[in-house]
Amino acid sequence: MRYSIGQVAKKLGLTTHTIRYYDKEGLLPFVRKGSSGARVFEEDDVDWLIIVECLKGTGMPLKEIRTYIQLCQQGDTTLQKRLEMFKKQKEEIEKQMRILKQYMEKIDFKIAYYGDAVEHGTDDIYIRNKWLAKERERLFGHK
Amino acid sequence: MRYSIGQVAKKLGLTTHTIRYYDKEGLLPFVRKGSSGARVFEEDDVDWLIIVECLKGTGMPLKEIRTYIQLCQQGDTTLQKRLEMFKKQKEEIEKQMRILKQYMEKIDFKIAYYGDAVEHGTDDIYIRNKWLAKERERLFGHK
DNA sequence: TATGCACTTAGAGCCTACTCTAAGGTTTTC
DNA sequence: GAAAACCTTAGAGTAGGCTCTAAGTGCATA
Repeated sequence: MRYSIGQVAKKLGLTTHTIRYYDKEGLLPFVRKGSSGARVFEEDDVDWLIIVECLKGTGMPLKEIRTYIQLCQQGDTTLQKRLEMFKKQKEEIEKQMRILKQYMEKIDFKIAYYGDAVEHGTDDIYIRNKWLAKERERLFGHK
Repeated sequence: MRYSIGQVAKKLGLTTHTIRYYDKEGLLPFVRKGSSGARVFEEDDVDWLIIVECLKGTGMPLKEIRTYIQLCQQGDTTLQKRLEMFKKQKEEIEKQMRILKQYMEKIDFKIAYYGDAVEHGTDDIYIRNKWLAKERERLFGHK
């Protein structure tokens, strides 16, 4: 199956502008062009774009993604490096998950706080002190 | 306990430039200034900056964070709105966690793939086909 | 008293990642 | 054959979030 840039854009939720921008930045060196000059995406190219999205979505800058492609193009001697790169990225995701969990705790606390405040129609000093005490408990252990 | 901008920056892993930038953008309207004009951060102000980091870190633009501050300054009538805002942000975090998990699956797959390739010293067409079959299995169910 | 460090402001500059425009080519459909 | 719906390029513009510089103030220690 082959796709035009517009079809790929729709499939992945990107704009054609963005995909061309990626190409210009050297992120799509495998994509061939048809007789009229239009890009022709093979299944493999779409898979590759999905990996690009995955790396980008976990915080890797486009420059570094390009470095990975260059490793791919250098053949089997860079296999180990590529493996290391993905292992590093896995750690990156784990770190992000840990951070998100910490943020979630804070947000949950705020939700509980505002839930109480809404119920009382105010978050004046008495309500605030009550919740400050709860936060101290949470941070320093119970009692 | 009171802190200077430099102490807060160190404590939160930001630069003084960034903190002043946040102030300029209206994100720190509570921070007072001492007789010499230097910002004086109370414990509360530090807590507030931590919430700013939390909202920013879960994808809220600085502009929207400022909107939240403005709600805070408008008093008890905006409590419900503030509660909604945090609930929305909780959903945002949940969404991000789901996306991260999906990315993790892809990365794990790549790690397994490159592990195999490194072991064989190559990722030629035979190795690739073997892994393509595994991916099909993974995507479309077993067998 | 002078050296050094932390603070101040205003404002310019920078980086990433788009995002869009202009001007034009090709393909398909009526 | 002409209009619609694609595609192309080069290059300018934008948004968000810093990041840094210049020029200066104030406090503290040798």
